[in-house]
Amino acid sequence: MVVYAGQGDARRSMSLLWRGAADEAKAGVKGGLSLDAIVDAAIGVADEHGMAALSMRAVGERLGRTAMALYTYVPNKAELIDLMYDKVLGELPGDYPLDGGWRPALTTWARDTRAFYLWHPWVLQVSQARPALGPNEFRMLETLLRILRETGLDVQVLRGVVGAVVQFVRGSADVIADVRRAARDTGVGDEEWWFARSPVLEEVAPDFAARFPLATWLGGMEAPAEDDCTPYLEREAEWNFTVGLDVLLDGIEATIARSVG
Amino acid sequence: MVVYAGQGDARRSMSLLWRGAADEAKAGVKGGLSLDAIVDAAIGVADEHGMAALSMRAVGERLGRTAMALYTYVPNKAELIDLMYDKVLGELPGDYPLDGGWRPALTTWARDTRAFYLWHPWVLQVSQARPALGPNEFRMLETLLRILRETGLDVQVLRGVVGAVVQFVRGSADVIADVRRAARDTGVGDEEWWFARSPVLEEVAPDFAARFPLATWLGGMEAPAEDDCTPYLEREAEWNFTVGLDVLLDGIEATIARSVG
DNA sequence: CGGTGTTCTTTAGGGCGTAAAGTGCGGGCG
DNA sequence: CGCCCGCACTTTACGCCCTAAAGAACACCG
Repeated sequence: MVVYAGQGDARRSMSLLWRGAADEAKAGVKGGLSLDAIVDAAIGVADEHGMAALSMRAVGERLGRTAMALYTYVPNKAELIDLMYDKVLGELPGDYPLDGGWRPALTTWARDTRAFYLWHPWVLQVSQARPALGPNEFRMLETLLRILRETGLDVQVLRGVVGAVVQFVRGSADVIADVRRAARDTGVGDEEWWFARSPVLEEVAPDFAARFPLATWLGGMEAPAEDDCTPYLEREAEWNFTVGLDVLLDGIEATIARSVG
Repeated sequence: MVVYAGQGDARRSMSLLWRGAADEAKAGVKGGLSLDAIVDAAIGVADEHGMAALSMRAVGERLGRTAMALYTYVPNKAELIDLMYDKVLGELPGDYPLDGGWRPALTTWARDTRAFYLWHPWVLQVSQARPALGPNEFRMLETLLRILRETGLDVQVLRGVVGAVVQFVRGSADVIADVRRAARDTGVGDEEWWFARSPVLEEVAPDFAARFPLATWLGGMEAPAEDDCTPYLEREAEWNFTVGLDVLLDGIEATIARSVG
């Protein structure tokens, strides 16, 4: 489930996104509802039950109204998602100390951002193709650019680096979010799931090890389980994130070195 | 729209995925349909109209049947998607010459894989959390591992590198696929879309350049338009891919150098 | 006090996946 | 040969979804 934004009246969407705190004063006639309340309720639904459970009915119900009641304040569901998206992006930290140079700052930024995505996993399901162009989206970009500017890289190259970093963080979070979603939506844990399939795989593909020797090799050498409370896949993802981030940052350093030398 | 797999009877799913060419001989009583025909039709629908348009009704219609006719061959929609996924993965090349070492091979692999994703963009919408465990999925992994083994990296580190590479390629393709999807589904081209929003943004956020100086700076310095036939965003994405891939590969080289030295 | 505008509900229509029950045919067995 | 079982397929139906359109209830202004 991916949703695009910015279809309706451009002016209407944008003013909803950039509206100051002033506009919300005029409580409606019957008073109960407000745009903020709706967006908050929607965020609550998405946080608790996932994007798939975000329906106009569900949001309305959480506010003691019907689905149609929301349409007075919000043109349609896509627009509501844009508002949720931009509002929740406001939770991201906006400043990172650059005393130690770009590398530690970028590392912290990456960890923070990944943690944020895992806190609101539904954000990963909002399409990036047609960004909502809300204030917090730009704030997030600005924060990252303040760090990456320190690399002194050329603008063209910097654009590529920004893309690579953002993609890496988003992708890393997506893997974990996906696993958790699957576990919740299906009610089947990872280990359970694997233990049900692994024997069947051997049975149905007896020549597996011969056909896929390297995959077998990689699958066999599993990371040692130090901390047994976090599930296996998440530990693995954590490790992949750490290694991948280091590789990426090394790459950036190498790029800087080359552009200078 | 993301779909998980592997819920139903594990044995049934797996045997559908790993079934040899033998099983398909026995044409049914009324004969018309077959599992292969259904999977092909489904792939056709997804290729032509996107994952969102993939409904049991649509697949049935393409075969001149009703939606329910499919349920004789396929347990449910999720399972059908698994079969589509694994079948289409069969189109990926399986061998890359390693004469020049891992780097050129990996570069080609990355480009090929990204091209594949763009050829069947709906593949990007199949959840990775609960892999279908089909043969072609393993074949793809095996191909990548044959290349990356040449780096000589430790298994633990290699796992992280595999993750980073796969994520990067997938993410890069996803950005473009997303843009194209949005353009098709909404019927609004990128430039059209931007030209409708850009003036409104200035109007609704007059202090934009002051609040987000770096974003303004990055947005202003646009890549020179050499080739006018490919749309702007795709050219940009192409550039990001090239730069990002180089950065990533530099990072891998740095990691190798450190692990040796 | 009556009109007017806003909020919210009701109803309805077209989509989805799929459970359950009904139809009609080919092939195996008596 | 004839009957009937089982399979392929269709019909119907249920419960979700988004949202257009129209109706009801209320506050406020003139």
